[in-house]
Amino acid sequence: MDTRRSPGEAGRHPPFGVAVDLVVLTIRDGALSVLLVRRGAPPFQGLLALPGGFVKAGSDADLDYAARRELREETSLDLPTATPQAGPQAGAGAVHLEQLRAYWRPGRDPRQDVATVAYLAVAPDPGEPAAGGDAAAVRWVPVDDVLSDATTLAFDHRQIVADGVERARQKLEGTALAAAFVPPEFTIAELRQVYEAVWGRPLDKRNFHRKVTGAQGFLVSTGRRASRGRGRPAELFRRGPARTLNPPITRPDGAPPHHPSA
Amino acid sequence: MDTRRSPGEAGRHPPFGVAVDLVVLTIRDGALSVLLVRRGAPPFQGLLALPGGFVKAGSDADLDYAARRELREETSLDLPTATPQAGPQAGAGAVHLEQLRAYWRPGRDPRQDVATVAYLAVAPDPGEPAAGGDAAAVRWVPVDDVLSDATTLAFDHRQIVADGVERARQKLEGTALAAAFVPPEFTIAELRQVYEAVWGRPLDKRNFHRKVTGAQGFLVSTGRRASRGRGRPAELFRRGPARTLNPPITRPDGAPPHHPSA
DNA sequence: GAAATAGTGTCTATTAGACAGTATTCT
DNA sequence: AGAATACTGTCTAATAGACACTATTTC
Repeated sequence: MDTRRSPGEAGRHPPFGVAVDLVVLTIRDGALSVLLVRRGAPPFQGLLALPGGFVKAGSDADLDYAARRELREETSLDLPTATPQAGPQAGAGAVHLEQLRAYWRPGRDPRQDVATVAYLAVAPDPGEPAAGGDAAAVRWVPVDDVLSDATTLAFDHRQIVADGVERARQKLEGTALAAAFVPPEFTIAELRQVYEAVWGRPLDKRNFHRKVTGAQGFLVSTGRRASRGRGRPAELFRRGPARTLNPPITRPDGAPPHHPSA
Repeated sequence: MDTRRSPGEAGRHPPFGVAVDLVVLTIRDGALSVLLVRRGAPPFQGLLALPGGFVKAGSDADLDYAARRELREETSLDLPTATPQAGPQAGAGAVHLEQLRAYWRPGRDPRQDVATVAYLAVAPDPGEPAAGGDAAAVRWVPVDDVLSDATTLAFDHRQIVADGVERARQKLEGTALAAAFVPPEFTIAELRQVYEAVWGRPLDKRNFHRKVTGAQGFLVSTGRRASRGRGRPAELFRRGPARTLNPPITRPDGAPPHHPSA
């Protein structure tokens, strides 16, 4: 993992703390939203921040493990997680979790230098999240409120959210990530609402239907139908084995409709 | 950057070392190659490894800065670096540098836990690299030799190389990354050789020409022509302002031709 | 029957891939 | 002239986007 090579160089380096921070995304009331926690201690006490915590060298098996642990401890989303390394069929209904990137800048914390490894998590709308272990108050906030500066976050967490949202937007095109936003069984309309919420623009129902059913291995029919609401019941699908979409679901070009910040 | 929130939690965490490792790619003799250094000290003494070193909390401005510093110190590629955040015109001839991801696993190093942040760098073929500061021996190795286990690397560096190559392969499609492999002025044939080397398969000259010249802002004609070799001199281009390719240069599907490991 | 939602079909302009010919330079 | 490389053009099958209709359920 490291590359020290000068004999005298080893062992004497300024210590860092290594943390993981989670950008947990879901769709609530049609809006792409991120899970935030209220900080109970300095620095940035009282501000909203991403859930996360320090990597435990003694007990964490790797960074992915630490992220999964924090996800479990700070949120109630301890569903089986499907990492990109997991098997092709493991994704149905599981929380998607993948590393975003690392962040560090000196002097961030007066007591210690802390490098943070950010993770992107995607989960179906869980209703109201029950506040877990040391998370005093967790809440879902629409990402537009965060990115438009209507909500102030601690540290560089606004940038991290922006990076996570951008990653999600890109991966909707070429991967089956959208299936992580919906329950194990879902309709094509629900899947389309995911794309519309994440991309921030409406999609044509008919072309969308053609594309997602045409993408090899993306959807698997259950034969059953959804019995909710009025209108003709929609067919229920499960996520298929494909991790990449071929052909991809292309994003319409042009800027998304601008939301005026309140 | 971090997210500690329990009052008693701050300040008492097992120390980490934070390193940056570089996956420096270029094309030599038509083969996508990675820059490696021979380790002069344990662990893995004598093995090949990625260039890199520890982040210096006192002097490095951020992780990108640390990566740039290591690139300068351990290789002779201290050209002006163009990070993804740099201006649209800054890319011509500069070394491309972007973060790949972070790696950590406990017990990697007997003396200290070290988290590594890997970077992908792309540069034009520099001829023979002059060994810089503390790098005893640097050499270019075809990535096929690394990925096929013909060459053994220290730590998890083989996996990091694999991740870096995969990133490069993907970014050739939708971004102007290919221009970072060639000198500031280049011909379309040279650019095509980049795509062929990275993707490991031949491309049709005519369709390639149509695509790259059709991608808005990718290439800017210099009006001049290359006077090298025989045959009709090719037009010289510079890199244009576009960072993303629209439409993208799509990669032909199907597996690349398999190189039998020697 | 009316309303609401699901699902299928068609038309057309564009594009991607396969392929052949012309142009310009050096020897 | 011949070889080598650069460049331009054509044909066709597949695709994407725009758009309209039929099907099935609830009220």
